Amino acid sequence: MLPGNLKLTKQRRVILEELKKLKTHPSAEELYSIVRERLPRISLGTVYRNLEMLSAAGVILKLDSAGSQKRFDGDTSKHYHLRCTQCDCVRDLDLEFDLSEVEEKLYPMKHVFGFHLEFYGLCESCREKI
Amino acid sequence: MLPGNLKLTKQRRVILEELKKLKTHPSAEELYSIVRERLPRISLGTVYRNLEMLSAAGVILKLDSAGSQKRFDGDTSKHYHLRCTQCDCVRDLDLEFDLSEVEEKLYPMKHVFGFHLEFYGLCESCREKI
DNA sequence: TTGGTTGCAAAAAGTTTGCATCGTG
DNA sequence: CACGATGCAAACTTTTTGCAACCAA
Repeated sequence: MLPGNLKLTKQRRVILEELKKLKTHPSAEELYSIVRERLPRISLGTVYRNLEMLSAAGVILKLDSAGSQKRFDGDTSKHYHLRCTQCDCVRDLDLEFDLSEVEEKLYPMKHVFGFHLEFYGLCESCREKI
Repeated sequence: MLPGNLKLTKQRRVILEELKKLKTHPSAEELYSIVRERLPRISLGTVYRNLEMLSAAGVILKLDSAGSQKRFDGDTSKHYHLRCTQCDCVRDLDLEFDLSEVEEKLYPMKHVFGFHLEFYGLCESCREKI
């Protein structure tokens, strides 16, 4: 079910369920306020601990992108992100890039494991407001 | 000299000079302790304010990754960065990529302004320690 | 002279941690 | 029943801000 010694507590299950429902790549605080509707007694620390453990285990994605807060993504499949320079939200960006050229130059260097690519611009709702 | 309404105070000048000397992409705290050797009475707030203003004006670069400390680069020419997964330092990465393919797909989308690319792996001193 | 800048200190924002208790496997 | 997980609160790290005095242009 879950990797390692991770137990499936009801807090962990709800955190995972709600994160996977969302397409908004929420911060820990945002997810906390959503999860609290189902588990009013859950603590913010539990949300932080779970997001950290689940991303370390590869079950979810931690977005190490610009901005003041860490964000998390329940979708671990390969896709790109757009960070809105107006409202600071992060949304999926539907683009198909062939980055194999980048990866080919990376492989010979054993000390480089990978890369983060993030696009920036305006999200859909901020575009509509202008 | 400096863009906009930015005045060249001695604090600002020393911050810029020391940042441009360094190839280590220091955090505000690190640069603060370096600048303090020349200006013992400078405050940390001044360093933060200047780094923020200078990067907003495009004079320096802000390397901003959620969760860890912001880092700054006095070199605004086009180059890539490697973030060390061991010690969290950031160093220049000497690589030549042709990312024009990425840029060509970006131009038609008026709501996407650009992208950040950051590599991760082990820095030189962490490689030696293993 | 005047509007941007500084030092100081307090506060904000985001995240981590210690500990007693709880509950999953 | 053992050991991982939780709730709570306090602590911690990094960054921002209010304000009176200061100084570059």
